[in-house]
Amino acid sequence: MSAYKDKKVITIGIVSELTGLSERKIRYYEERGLIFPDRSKRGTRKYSFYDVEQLLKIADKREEGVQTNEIKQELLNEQTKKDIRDRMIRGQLNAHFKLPK
Amino acid sequence: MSAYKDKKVITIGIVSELTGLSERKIRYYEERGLIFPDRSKRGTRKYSFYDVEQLLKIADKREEGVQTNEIKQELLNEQTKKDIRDRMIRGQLNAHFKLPK
DNA sequence: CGTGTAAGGAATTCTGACACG
DNA sequence: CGTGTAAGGAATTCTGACACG
Repeated sequence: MSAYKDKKVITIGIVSELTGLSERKIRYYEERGLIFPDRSKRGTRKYSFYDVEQLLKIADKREEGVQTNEIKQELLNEQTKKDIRDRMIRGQLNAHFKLPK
Repeated sequence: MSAYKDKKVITIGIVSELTGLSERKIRYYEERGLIFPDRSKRGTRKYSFYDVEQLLKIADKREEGVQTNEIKQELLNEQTKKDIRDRMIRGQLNAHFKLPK
């Protein structure tokens, strides 16, 4: 929705400040496939506000003792639900407007 | 309006990429009072998406040959107009709801 | 006036590894 | 498994200055 939210422009140091998580943790969650920062030309990680929010969720789950593996699944499930919602809405629109092809 | 837009989280290197302006120019426009980045603990500049948009406007004006001095005035005028609009709206609301003191 | 550049230092980020458990 | 830390290098950012004009 918001263009700003998804733009990957925040460096890891600032993400660390925003989330209260150590850089080590942030890098580890990436290694485990929970978040997907972009890389600048010379390889420094760049995060979006969306990523920051995901990290906050992850931090909550971790505090509850949930393992990264399970958190990954939960995040994937959320995404799947959203994808399905999107597809249904698109289907409705297509049916309504009877787009050619 | 958008919380993301005004959060100062972008480092100068990324602002440079986003705007196409050299870091030198970006620092100079700050020196001239056209933009106001925050500073991290150890002094590195942090910009918001709003700042990035201001810089884009400034770049356009500069290409037209407008001096930083005049651009500063124009930006101040814009801000003044917005402030007045805000105050009028607030005045209307206050009159309407007759808030006590 | 506005911008480039070289200069030196300080802070940031990166990766791979060892540690503990 | 998840996270801390020391290690060394590479890239970033900062300031004040000189240059041109």
